[in-house]
Amino acid sequence: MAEQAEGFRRSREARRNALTDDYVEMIADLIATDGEARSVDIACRFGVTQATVAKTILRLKREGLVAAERYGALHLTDSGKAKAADARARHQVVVAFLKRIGVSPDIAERDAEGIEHHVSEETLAAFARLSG
Amino acid sequence: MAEQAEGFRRSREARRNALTDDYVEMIADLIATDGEARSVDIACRFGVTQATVAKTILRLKREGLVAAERYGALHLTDSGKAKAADARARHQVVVAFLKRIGVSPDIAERDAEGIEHHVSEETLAAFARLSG
DNA sequence: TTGAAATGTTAGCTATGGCTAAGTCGAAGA
DNA sequence: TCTTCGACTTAGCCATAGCTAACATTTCAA
Repeated sequence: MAEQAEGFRRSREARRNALTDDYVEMIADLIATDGEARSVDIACRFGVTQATVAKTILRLKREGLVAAERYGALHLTDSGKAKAADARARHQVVVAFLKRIGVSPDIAERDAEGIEHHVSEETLAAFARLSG
Repeated sequence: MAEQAEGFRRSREARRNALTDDYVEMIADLIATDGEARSVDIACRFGVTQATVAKTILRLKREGLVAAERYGALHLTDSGKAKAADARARHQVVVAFLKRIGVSPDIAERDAEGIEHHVSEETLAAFARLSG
């Protein structure tokens, strides 16, 4: 049953990475729309406190995805940008696919938020192929 | 942006419940195939230590999903059984759908493991409808 | 029947991700 | 200029989910 354990290991891994992906995606989005990413906006959009955001940002800095000076706006490093772009692409493929099979736009958006972190390349390719 | 925060809140909730669903599903599966569910088998199949399983089982007992005597096999309460049945049904719908759109069986199985916890009723219905 | 192996439990460590409360900084208005 | 208010940080709490190590119990075979 080592292969089954491997499947669950992957699933746990995906769960761990989901928040990281959400953060870099959010930061990229804020920079694109507002010109800069501030902790307070991230906290507001995620529905958590600024303290929680601060703690997570510390981890992302440690992992080399985010850079910022004290009290300054947040920036993505190159690897952070790459991760954000990848996350965004996956997200859009999943949303497009769900809409294509008849899921209503808001539900598609919401479900994609969870699903995008768990689709393999193969499944993502199938989604992309079938949405046009 | 309260609605966006709500989406993320749901996603966090799903992440929290994913492990619970995995456990009850696994316990039901072990009972169905082996006649009983033992911690050691759960640990092996999930690829974690027995100590980790013990701790999670404590939580599931607290939540009224699992029952067991000390050193005895694990049982599901009625609500545990209901949860397991629901999880299993979702799982099968997702797997069938993924296979249907051309994803290979083992990848379908693996991706479903992550995806099943994040599909809304609406999306699940679309999956079911499209797999025949 | 008894002792070793398998299984289960417990204690205690780490890291994460929530929270509140309190303190620090910076920018904008009186 | 100075003060105040919004934004950021830090400390410290809780629960979860992993781990190892040590201990308890059960089971099975010699």
